[in-house]
Amino acid sequence: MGKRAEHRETTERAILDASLRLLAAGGATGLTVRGLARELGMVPSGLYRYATNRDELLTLLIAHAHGDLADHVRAAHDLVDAADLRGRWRAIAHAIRDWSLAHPHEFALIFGTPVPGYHAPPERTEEPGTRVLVLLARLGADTEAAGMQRALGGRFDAAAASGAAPALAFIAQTGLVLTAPTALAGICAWQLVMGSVLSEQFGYLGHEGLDFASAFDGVVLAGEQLIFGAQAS
Amino acid sequence: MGKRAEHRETTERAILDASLRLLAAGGATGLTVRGLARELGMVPSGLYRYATNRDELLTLLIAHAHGDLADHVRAAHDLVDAADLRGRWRAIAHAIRDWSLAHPHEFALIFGTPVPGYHAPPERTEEPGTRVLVLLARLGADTEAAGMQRALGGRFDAAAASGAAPALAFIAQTGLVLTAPTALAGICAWQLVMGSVLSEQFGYLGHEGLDFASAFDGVVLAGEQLIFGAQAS
DNA sequence: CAAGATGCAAGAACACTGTTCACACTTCAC
DNA sequence: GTGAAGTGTGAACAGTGTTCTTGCATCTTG
Repeated sequence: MGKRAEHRETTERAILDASLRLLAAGGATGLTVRGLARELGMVPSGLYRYATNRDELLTLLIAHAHGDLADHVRAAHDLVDAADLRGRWRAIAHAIRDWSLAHPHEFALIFGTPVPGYHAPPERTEEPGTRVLVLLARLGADTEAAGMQRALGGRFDAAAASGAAPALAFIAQTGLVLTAPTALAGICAWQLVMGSVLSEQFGYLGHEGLDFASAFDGVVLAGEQLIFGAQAS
Repeated sequence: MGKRAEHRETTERAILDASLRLLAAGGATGLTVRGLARELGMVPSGLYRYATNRDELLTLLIAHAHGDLADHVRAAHDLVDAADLRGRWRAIAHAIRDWSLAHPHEFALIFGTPVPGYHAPPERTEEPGTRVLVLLARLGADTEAAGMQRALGGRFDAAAASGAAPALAFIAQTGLVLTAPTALAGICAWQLVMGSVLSEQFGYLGHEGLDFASAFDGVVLAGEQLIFGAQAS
């Protein structure tokens, strides 16, 4: 490897590290081109050799955060016995919340207000962004294969048939087979967890409106019921 | 009323109107002190007679948006027969989504990433911000009074007992009586709806990952089951 | 009614921000 | 070795939030 390529690689790495530091320190608005340049001991304009935009610096962090979250959820999920379907769901849900607590600013970057007029290029964020959902889809497929799925009812199935159609088309690309009601039930469970984590992170209910740890246990159980149906507990 | 007080009132009104215009046009970042001053035909520093900060301008909009959302939900809710508990839930849920679609930027302002280092003063946002939740609490109380509540199970009740305690303390101030499991079930349903609306607004699932209108029907049904239990449909 | 106090807006200024450009200097490929 | 490409510098421009001082209209008080 040439001297130049090596140097570029190390500075790219340094840019990512310093960006993460600034993000952790002051959130998305704390990541300024000039501040990043200061951190790296170079002049602001120099950074434009590595990113055409400030937005591209954010894209870098968004892609990294997506991957980090997906890795974390995947690791927690894989610790559970594959046959323990409910346990897999619980692992996924808790992993999402745990990661958000450990990385609040990265979480806000992914799930907070999108920057107006700027859409992160899908080719760099879509694949890692959907890995958690693919994990959920696999859980749904396994649930159906085990004969465990329990639809919520006729009207729910009808809503799923048309509502989840685009999602099913996407899931089909990954080789998984599952029916629309299961897909929508999984999405509902995921949205419930996301709503809960967002409530906690962004303070929708006030920052002391709930005992979040305990309440989240209830949320996970509610999501569990949406996917698997009621359980004799 | 003196000439001065009158003038102040009209300019305050003009500031709110112009702020809403700028917000609708370019989101929160589109609301700049200088741009607002241009819109009002005055010099930027003049605005500091009416708001000590740019953040205070945002607080103005946040308070307004909270009130607007609560009014909208309340109006939709009150159209439904008070005895139709499930119908009241559906009205609330759909009103939240409808409002978010009609006012995406105000929605993002309320529920998007909080400005780091800045917390909107609770005395100006808390009361309107909780009006929707109070509406839900009333629905929960009526549900219990009708003997309709259906807990999800022993573990859920246990999570609710500790998790929803702060929420119950708040609800008690409004004179409503309801048990912890009902409160947590209502909060779960609300979080499910919020997760769904946030997914749609912020594109968590890609902006074409779902047929959102149909999928939301399923979400509302799922929330309905969390609050009221399964229904023979 | 006169006079002092208060509120309002203007204009200049300061410290920031993202971004562009022309210029040196180093490294690479031929 | 020589031309080409990549890399960092420094100055500059337009924009931002915010703070002053200064002049003027309005209100309140004697």
